[in-house]
Amino acid sequence: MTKGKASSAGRPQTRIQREKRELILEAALDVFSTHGFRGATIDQIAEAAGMSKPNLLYYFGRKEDIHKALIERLLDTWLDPLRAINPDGEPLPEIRSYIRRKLEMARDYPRESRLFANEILQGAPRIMELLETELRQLVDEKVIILKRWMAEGRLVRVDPRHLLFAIWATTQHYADFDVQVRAVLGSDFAGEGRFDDAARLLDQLFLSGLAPKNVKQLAHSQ
Amino acid sequence: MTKGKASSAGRPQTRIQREKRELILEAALDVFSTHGFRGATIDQIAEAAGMSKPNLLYYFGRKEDIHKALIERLLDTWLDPLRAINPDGEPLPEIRSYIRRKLEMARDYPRESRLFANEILQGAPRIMELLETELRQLVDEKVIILKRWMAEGRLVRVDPRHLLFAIWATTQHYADFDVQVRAVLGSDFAGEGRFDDAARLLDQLFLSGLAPKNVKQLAHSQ
DNA sequence: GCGTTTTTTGACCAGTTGGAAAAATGTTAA
DNA sequence: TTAACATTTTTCCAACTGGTCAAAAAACGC
Repeated sequence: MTKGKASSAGRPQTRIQREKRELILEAALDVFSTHGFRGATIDQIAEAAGMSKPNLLYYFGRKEDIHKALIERLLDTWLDPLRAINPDGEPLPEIRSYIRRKLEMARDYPRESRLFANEILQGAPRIMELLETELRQLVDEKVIILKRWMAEGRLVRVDPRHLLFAIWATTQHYADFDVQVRAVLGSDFAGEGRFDDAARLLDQLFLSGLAPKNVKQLAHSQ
Repeated sequence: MTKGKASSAGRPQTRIQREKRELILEAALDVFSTHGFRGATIDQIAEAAGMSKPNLLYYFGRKEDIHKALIERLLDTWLDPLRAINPDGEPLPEIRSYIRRKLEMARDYPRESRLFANEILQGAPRIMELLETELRQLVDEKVIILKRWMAEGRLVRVDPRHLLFAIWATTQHYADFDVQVRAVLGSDFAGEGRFDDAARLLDQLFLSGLAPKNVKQLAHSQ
């Protein structure tokens, strides 16, 4: 019994299994994030991972299993910044650091961002359910906090969900549309400075866009 | 000579050629925009266009030709809203209507937006050059205008290029990440109302984020 | 060191894919 | 009407794809 395959099922996982599976996921992230699910081939991933296709398939029975493993891990860390919004904090600093964290993720994990973007673009066939449950639930939760802040007059009244969309869009843009950003900024501007510039702009945009007009916020530091 | 193929080369184009090529492009837009270039198959496109694969290949010799034709046409209309920014207009209203137009394009031409997003995500292998010339040039042009407005104190000082990124990101998000937006808003909210809500939020965000602080819009004459 | 289990490999397969060739059918202008 | 041209269909193919399988090679527990 237990077909022996080094897959998810109960078996304890050997050292090699852990290492090789990690290696494969790393390689697959590269490939899936730039070609999408259908556009990526097992051969490509295997080559990127430095092993033969059958060997790769020994660890992940099907192409879809690799993708699923990646997406599941991704979504978890991807939502961490949103989870970290503190209901008891000050609205503007909380939003400010949320934007910061999202921007850092775009800078430090662009492949994950693109993997996600690819999946969504293609209609999210493999994660629709997660979006409708986990994501939506978390958003609903945070929306309550945002609404409270607005009711308390500590945040200007805006549609909280669309506010989140705007934050997601602007920050992830620097990962997903990286080549366009680079093309527009020009190769001379190619350093990582664009993330600092982006942070500055987004601060101005969101913080002065969200500060209540009557109550002058402390805001601007640095 | 002139291998006879109904391709781009000089030949005058018959009625059927015009119609069929249009039909193919329409079908291909559907397929490419949801599967990306590699993920789309000629068979799929042919079926969507209601013809056989060899018949389709009579009109477009290679898969890439279809894609190229789509992208080229797209990029042109895609940049129209940016072109329409009037150097002699009032800064805030100009930006406001730019955002409006971009949002309308996301609403009315989501497939085009996704086609573009797909291409960029995958590293823009087929349009990199256009980005570095046409797009960059147009952006540079508009950046000059924005900078002048800022120098005149009619617009708050921000990085103009990143401002454009923010506008692109937030508006296109509603086309590219449509399924996520729907999932978060819930199916009950499924009408087109989300675009109005988005427009409201983006107005608040960008307009109060960009209005100069000292010079109150209407009140004082300068 | 040795038997068992895990890992890797090489050969293979059936289905799909992009595309070519040629024959068959339509269309049209003189 | 008919010859010239445009369009469509049929047939085919070579390369690639996801995936299997049995046997060889390592690694491991003792």
